[in-house]
Amino acid sequence: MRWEELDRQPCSLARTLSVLGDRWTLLVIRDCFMGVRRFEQFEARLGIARHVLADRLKKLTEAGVLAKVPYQDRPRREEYRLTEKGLALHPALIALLDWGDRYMAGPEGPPVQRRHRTCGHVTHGVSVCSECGEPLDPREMSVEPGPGAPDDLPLPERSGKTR
Amino acid sequence: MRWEELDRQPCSLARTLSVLGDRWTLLVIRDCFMGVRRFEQFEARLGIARHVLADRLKKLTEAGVLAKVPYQDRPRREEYRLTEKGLALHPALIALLDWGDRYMAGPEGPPVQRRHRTCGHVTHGVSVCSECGEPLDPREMSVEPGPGAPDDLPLPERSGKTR
DNA sequence: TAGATTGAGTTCCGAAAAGGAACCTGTCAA
DNA sequence: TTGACAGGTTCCTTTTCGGAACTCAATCTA
Repeated sequence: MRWEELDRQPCSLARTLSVLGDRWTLLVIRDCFMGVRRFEQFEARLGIARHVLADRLKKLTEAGVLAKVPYQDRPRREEYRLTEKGLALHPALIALLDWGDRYMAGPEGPPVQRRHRTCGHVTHGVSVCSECGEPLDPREMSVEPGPGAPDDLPLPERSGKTR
Repeated sequence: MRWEELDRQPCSLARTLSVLGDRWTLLVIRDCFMGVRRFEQFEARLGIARHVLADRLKKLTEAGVLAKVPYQDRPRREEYRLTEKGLALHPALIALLDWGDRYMAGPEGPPVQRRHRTCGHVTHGVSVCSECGEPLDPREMSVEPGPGAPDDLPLPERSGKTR
């Protein structure tokens, strides 16, 4: 499969990765959540090649994740801000971050922590069911065709007992 | 910055992406959660070049996300299974999937849905605070150095008012 | 018992993407 | 009129990917 076909796959993860699934994109979005908005700031913090950065920002803007907002005229300058669609990536970023905190940190612990201002505690995200509020366990979830399923949706047979 | 330096960055997201941050890896893991375990199954479902698949499976195994488990001798054959570290990616997968359901689905809706067997409802994940249980809002979280922070941790200044 | 099959890769080649450095374009300030 | 600043583009080299063919060991199958 070519990478450009990914956004037409009948899978929301594949479609998500057609936007976010490369080396740099999620790091750009991480920096957006940290308040970074300008080309030079992204470049300095990420150490990314300039043309790759320009390409990623363009694609994220086209995808509606970022928006270019002018912050001065003469010369016209624009900065990149998360849209509502971009802000909605927050749970996914937190989940990836929490995984890194748990499994990729050295013995000293994670380099950065997040505090929930609402309750004042250092926090990590817990993924709960939107309906009953219980934490979601992969073994307690089943996958089924949704409203937008094509006729030939390939749901794999499980080989042997479930995981 | 070179890609190989990413796992030494003082950022758990960067370290996570040093393992997961490329075109195919998260799709491989998605299939693992769907019960796929064998080389040929991955190849058939993903349409990935075989040597790229071999490389990704090797790296995921080295990273401790998958484990090679023999399922027969004579001839010896091995399959790939999620370890506990791999299973812990479930919340991140769900969060990315839910984002795709909301923002990348066509007008008919998402192609696949998940049902929470515990409560019987079609569900999506909600990310809540581990301490107070309230849903996490990016505006209510602040970032600060953690126990493993280096001395020169680059937390950006916010330019202008906070988002 | 020769030949096909299966599962899990490896090799090779041309195309696409990334890394790195230099260059370009308005505008203003010295 | 020279320099700085912000935000890119261009060019060239190195890596990685996509696709097809090949390998290899251990069975089935005729």
